[in-house]
Amino acid sequence: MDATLVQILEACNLAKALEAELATLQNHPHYLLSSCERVVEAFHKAIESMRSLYPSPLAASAGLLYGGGEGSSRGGSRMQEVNILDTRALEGADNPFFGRGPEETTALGLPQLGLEIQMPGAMAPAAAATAELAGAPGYTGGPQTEVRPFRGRRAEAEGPPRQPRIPAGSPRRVRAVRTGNSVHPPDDGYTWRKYGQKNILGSRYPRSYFRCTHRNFYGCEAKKRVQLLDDDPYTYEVTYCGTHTCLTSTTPLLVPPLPLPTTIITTIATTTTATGPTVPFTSGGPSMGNPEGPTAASLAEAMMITGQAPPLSTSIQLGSWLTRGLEGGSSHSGPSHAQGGGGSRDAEWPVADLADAMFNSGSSGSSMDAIFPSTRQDNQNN
DNA sequence: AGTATTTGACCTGT
DNA sequence: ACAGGTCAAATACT
Repeated sequence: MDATLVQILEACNLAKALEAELATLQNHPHYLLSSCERVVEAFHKAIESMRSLYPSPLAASAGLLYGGGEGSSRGGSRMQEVNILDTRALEGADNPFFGRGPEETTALGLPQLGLEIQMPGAMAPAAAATAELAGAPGYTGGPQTEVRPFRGRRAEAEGPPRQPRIPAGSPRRVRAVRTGNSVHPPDDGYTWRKYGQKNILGSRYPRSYFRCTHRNFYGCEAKKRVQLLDDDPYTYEVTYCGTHTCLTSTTPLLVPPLPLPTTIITTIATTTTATGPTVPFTSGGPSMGNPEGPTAASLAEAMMITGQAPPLSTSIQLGSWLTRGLEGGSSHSGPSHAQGGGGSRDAEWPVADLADAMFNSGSSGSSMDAIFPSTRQDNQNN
């Protein structure tokens, strides 16, 4: 473990150095790129080290929980329980990776300048990503290639007026991940349900629309849009709209609202090892179709890439010792920070969050209603 | 049976 | 009128 810590600290130092030089190097993209690559490589070594120490316990447990589901994009209800729980496991006052909005800084306090880090040996997932987003053949979760009769909605002359649209944020960038043949943005700790897809004028790739899975039960109006960039099929643009109001039924808000509106651009990440590309961390949303559980390696990868702690319970262990090494590093704003509202609950969150994860899973609407009828917001207008 | 995704229609802002 | 955003029936999947 000491070697791992040393490796992580080295990576952090590299990142700090890069941060310090950003202002002067912003006009030297090649140097910036190489610096970024050094940071990534250092973290990657740490990942490999952690992987050997933590042989992906979540992946194993996830396999049990998820019951396989290879290639399926469905069955997200059970997965999201894990995601919610694990997301909370990562936050807290001692977790340096929570505490700042992804739109403000990277994991190490680096300002997000739109840097795109290409991992060495990255395969070309553009086709798969495009196919997935577009629902083209090859998208494992997408049926419906044949022409079918009308499926849209008929005229709805009467009915409640729509809610006003939530303004979107400005574009931002984070890493994407590749799982097998599919490419998707990294998990942001929330569970999303896809509700639409549109071809956007002037864009090669369609834009997908997601809303919070808990919308129907907690009136959570958080939404996000996901779209591949035209000029870089390795990069996703993720735009967040609205605030998460879910996860508040039985305990205080554990996953604070995303600083919104926010747009994140996600770059496809591929790690390479002696055994070939490895599986990045899970995309939690059922729409993302990741049948595999997250790994300790992907945890660190996600941290360094997105600046957001991924929803992994391994962080229960990793969080404290990572923090020790990072003490004195980049600042974060404490309990009132955007992503770490649960700081005062450090001692009790595992049990409380387990319950909350169970009851907030949204896996069964009817049962949720029966259990917590009073907690359900009388929402939905439609 | 329950839930998620797909996708054409419809709504809304410009 | 147009483009983007949303709805909701049909469908797929577990």
